[in-house]
Amino acid sequence: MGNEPLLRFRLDRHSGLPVYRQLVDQVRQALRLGILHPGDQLPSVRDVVEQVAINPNTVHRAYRELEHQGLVEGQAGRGTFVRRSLPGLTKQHDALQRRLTAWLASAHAAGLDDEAIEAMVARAKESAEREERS
Amino acid sequence: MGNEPLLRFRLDRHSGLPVYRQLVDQVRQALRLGILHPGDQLPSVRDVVEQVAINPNTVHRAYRELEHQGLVEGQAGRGTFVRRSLPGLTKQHDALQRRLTAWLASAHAAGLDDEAIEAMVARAKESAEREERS
DNA sequence: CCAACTGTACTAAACATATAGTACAATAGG
DNA sequence: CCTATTGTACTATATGTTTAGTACAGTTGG
Repeated sequence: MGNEPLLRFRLDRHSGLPVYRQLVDQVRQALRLGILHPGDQLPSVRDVVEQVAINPNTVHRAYRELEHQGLVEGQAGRGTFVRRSLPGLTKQHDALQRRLTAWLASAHAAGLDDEAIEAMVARAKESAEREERS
Repeated sequence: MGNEPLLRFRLDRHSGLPVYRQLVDQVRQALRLGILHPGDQLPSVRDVVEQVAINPNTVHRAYRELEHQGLVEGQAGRGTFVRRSLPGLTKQHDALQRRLTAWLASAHAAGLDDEAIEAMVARAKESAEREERS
């Protein structure tokens, strides 16, 4: 059946991050953001292969890693399903999400590119760390 | 001489990013943030080795990559020096930096951990992309 | 039962990354 | 000139990542 997948993977070939790691991260993010819930089915190994043009072994490695973390469970013949969720973002955090999105829009409007924004985020995190040590 | 280095590298062993890539990124960030300027000297290969306990070859690879990008120049017997800068953050962007730092503080106060914050940033970026395509 | 789907297992090879160890050449300071 | 510093070059090795290819076993729907 032409069932729409809950999750679409996107690879960044320039990020330097291993592919299997990008897949793991994106599933964890989907759990955080409430896109995936316990019982939901992940895209099949072969679907992912078609979608992002990588080797089945790499997808399997990512799913195996997620299984090892207790987040999903693979069932031969059926698919891979979410087992538990992660401390997620509730409606209480909607305001935060909106503020951040607004900030990003301002940054783009100011002509900052992705790397410049990354630099700002990194600096902000450092400031936060310094704050915590006092 | 006990000269303080302009730049201190910090490695994240769990990030999945190759070490040499982390070094490259941090130098580029320092250029963006105005921490490094043309003519400035990078920490010597052997200094970095002592600081973060990695192999000299790895440091050299990072510096070679930066040289290939035209950002620095290695001079045998003297050191490695910044050649040009990158489109940086001027005082016009101070307001943006402050807003972001404030946002991060709010997020921490709301009990969000690093991964949850990463998820929020990722979602915000996706929203921004969707916006651009209209 | 059969066909089509699922996850899983395995070997082999290629490539990327990081290490260890040694050595050499250029520069600066005494 | 001598010495300590710098970047650079090279081989070899280990580990991690990805690919190719083949095969098998469980599940579902007709």
